[in-house]
Parts: sequence; structure tokens; C-alpha cells
Amino acid sequence: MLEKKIADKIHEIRKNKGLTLAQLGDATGLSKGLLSRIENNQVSPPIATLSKIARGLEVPIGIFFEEDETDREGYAVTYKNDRKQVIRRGTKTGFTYYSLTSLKSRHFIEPFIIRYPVIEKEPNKLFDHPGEEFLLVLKGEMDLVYGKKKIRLKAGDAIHFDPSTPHRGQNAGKEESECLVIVIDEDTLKAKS
Amino acid sequence: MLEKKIADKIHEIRKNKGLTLAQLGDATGLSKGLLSRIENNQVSPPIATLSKIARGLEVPIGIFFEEDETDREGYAVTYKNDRKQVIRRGTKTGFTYYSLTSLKSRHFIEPFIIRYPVIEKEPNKLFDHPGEEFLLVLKGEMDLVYGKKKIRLKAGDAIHFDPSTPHRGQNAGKEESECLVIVIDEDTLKAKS
DNA sequence: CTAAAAAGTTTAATAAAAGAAAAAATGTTT
DNA sequence: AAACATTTTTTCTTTTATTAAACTTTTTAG
Repeated sequence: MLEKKIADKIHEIRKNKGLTLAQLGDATGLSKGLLSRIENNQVSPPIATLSKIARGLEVPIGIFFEEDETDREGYAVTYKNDRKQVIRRGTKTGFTYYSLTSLKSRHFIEPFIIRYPVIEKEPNKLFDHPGEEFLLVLKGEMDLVYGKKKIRLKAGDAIHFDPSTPHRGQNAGKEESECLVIVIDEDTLKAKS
Repeated sequence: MLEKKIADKIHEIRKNKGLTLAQLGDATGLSKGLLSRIENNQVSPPIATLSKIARGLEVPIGIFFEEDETDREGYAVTYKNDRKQVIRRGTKTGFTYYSLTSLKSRHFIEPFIIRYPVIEKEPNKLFDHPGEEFLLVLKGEMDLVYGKKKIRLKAGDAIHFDPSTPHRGQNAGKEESECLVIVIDEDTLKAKS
């Protein structure tokens, strides 16, 4: 039941922040009695009221509507200096891959570091593949060519995208750029089931 | 204003689906008069009512609270300075999460930046969950407590592991440490098939 | 262990939203 | 442009949320 969860989330966040009903009442302009009944799921507050509560708790209101997060060796460390360079099929475009995992058992996350050298002329090849991809820029500046768009990303920026659209990463600065890439392969997903 | 947006979204989605107020009324069990006033922002409906509308429109209720609709494009950029802090339920352990995605459609990769403050005494809580996890240290030094082991990791080091073993990340130095974490949730995987 | 204080819950009165149906507006056909 | 049909808005009554204050439970202090 949706509102049950909301009630619990409000209660939990309030408690985590060490607030009393009276304090939250002050912060929101709502009576503590009402807050009590909301937390106990006795009333279904209007959006306006929930919005006040979110502001009072200093959380985005969307939190209340997010789906729940579930809650031998089993691991593989890759130390910075032990990164293993990988040759991936069909990547003759100058950049370098380093795998960040050595897990042999079936897994979904495929983590890489990619280094893009400075380029003179823009390549034209684009790649597409089913699955899901995530990229975090670690160093320098780069462009993600994505379909007809070109998205400029700097160190610390991230992008999460559907790789079935033709795309390509490339350096966009005067120094080498580096990024972390996570790929999930559709086939691996299917093999799971 | 929040509710204004919600009203507009309901109207837009309903129109997009080619539904009349009466049809949506049938689908939701609400009167068309009420729906009219909700769309015209004359009332602030309780969550229960909004929930019914979401079901009637066959959309996740969270849609009404999303900031923007980046999803249509197939990608979601998170610029370094726009990282959104996330409150994950049950994390009272001091560290801070930032989500690196705003994709709303079903996805597998859940990317976070986690900041670990310097600690005095070691916490004792461990977390375990089904799925798969990957971690890359971006700054500082940290320990991954994994079952009975403690794995020391420095900037640039990575670990790929099975999160069903109880585990915890924690700072292991004199300055704040930071890491990228990728989680894949088992439930999401199952939902796929 | 008891008293006082703080936190939380319930009660009774008021304000606001929901349902049903009438009125207005919009669109279509002739 | 009139008449009809459909969609939307408004009206009136009923139901529900909200406040303020009384009440109960839990925590703190002596």
C-alpha cells in the first residue's frame, strides 16, 4: 500500500534527523497532531501537505514515491597499478581500455577505464549495442557523440544512457582524458533467466 | 509551484492518451467533476486520490514528482555540480550518497558517489543485499569490510564483489574519501525476465 | 521508584476535498 | 447559424483532512 510506505518514510526520516513532531510542526507549519496521524497512516494528506513535510525534512518530495530498495571470496580487487589492458574487438580507434574486474563467475557489471588520446580530426565511426551503459569522466574533457547530439562532459560529470543509439566517446581537450565506463550486456541479462 | 505542475501533467497525460474526464473517472473511480478541479488546480488531492489517478493513467505515481523528463532522449547527464544527494532508507552511518543517474525508465545500473567522512571509532553495522556491486575509489583511502576480511583500497583501486556477503565501506585515512559505486539490484534483474 | 518534562496520540470544532447532478462551454452536423 | 451531442466546469451536499487543546505514553531527573 502506497501511503503506508509514505507514512513510514516520513517517520523514519524524521527520526533519522532527530526531530520531534513539534519541531517538524514548526518547520512545516503543520500541527503535531496532524503529523502524528499522517505518520500513523490515519489520513491521506493532500499533495500540498506532503510538499510542506518534504520541505520541512529537507528532502525532495520524490523520495516518498520511490520504489523500495531491497534490501569463498566473492570479490575481485583491481589495484590501480595492476589494471590490465584489454583489447576489445573492433576498437581500432586509438583509445585504450583497462578492465577493472577479474571475476570469472557470471556477472553483469563490466567495468572499464578508457583513455582517450588528444585527437586531430574527428573519427566517424559510431557503435551501438543492446544493454545499458554508464560513464563517469575521471580526467580531462570529452564529448559523447550520441545519435545526432554531442554532449560535452568534464571531470566529475556522468552520463547514463541507452547504448542502442549509435554513440562514441572522444577527447575534447588538449590533454588525455580518462573515464570510467560500466556496460551491461543485454545477452548476459538474458542468459540469467 | 509543485501542484500546478502535477495538475498540468495529469492533464497532459490524459490528453495524450485520448481520455475524457468521464473515462478517467471510470478508470479511477473518481468523479469527473473532481478530476476537472484537480486538473485546474482548484484542489490539492490527497495522495490516495493521486495514486488512483496514476493507476487510471497507467503511469507510475513518481512521474508527477519528477523534475524533468530527460528520459525521452535515452540518456541522463549528471553534471558534477548537479549531483543530487540521496537519502537511502536505513543509512544512518554518516556517509553521503549522490546519485549519478536520473533515468526513470527501468534500468539496471545504479550509480552513486559515496563520501565517507573520517571516522573515530569503527561502526559495526554491515549490509548485505542480493545483486552485484562494483566500487572504484576516487579520492582518499578506504576499507571495504567484507565478511570477515578488511580490504584496503586507495584512489584508483577498484573492487567488484557479490554484495550478498555482509559488507561496509568506511574511511581509512585522515581525509574524506570518495568512491564511485555501481549497484545492480537482483530484483530489477528478475523483473526483466 | 516517583515526579516532572517531553513526546506522541486522540478529541471536538473548522476548513477543505469528494460525489452527484445541473449548467456552461465546445465541437459537429446539417 | 441552429440543433444536437460531447466534454468540461460549477453548484450543492457529504465526507474527510486539519487545527488547537486535552489526554496518554514515554523519557528524564532526583
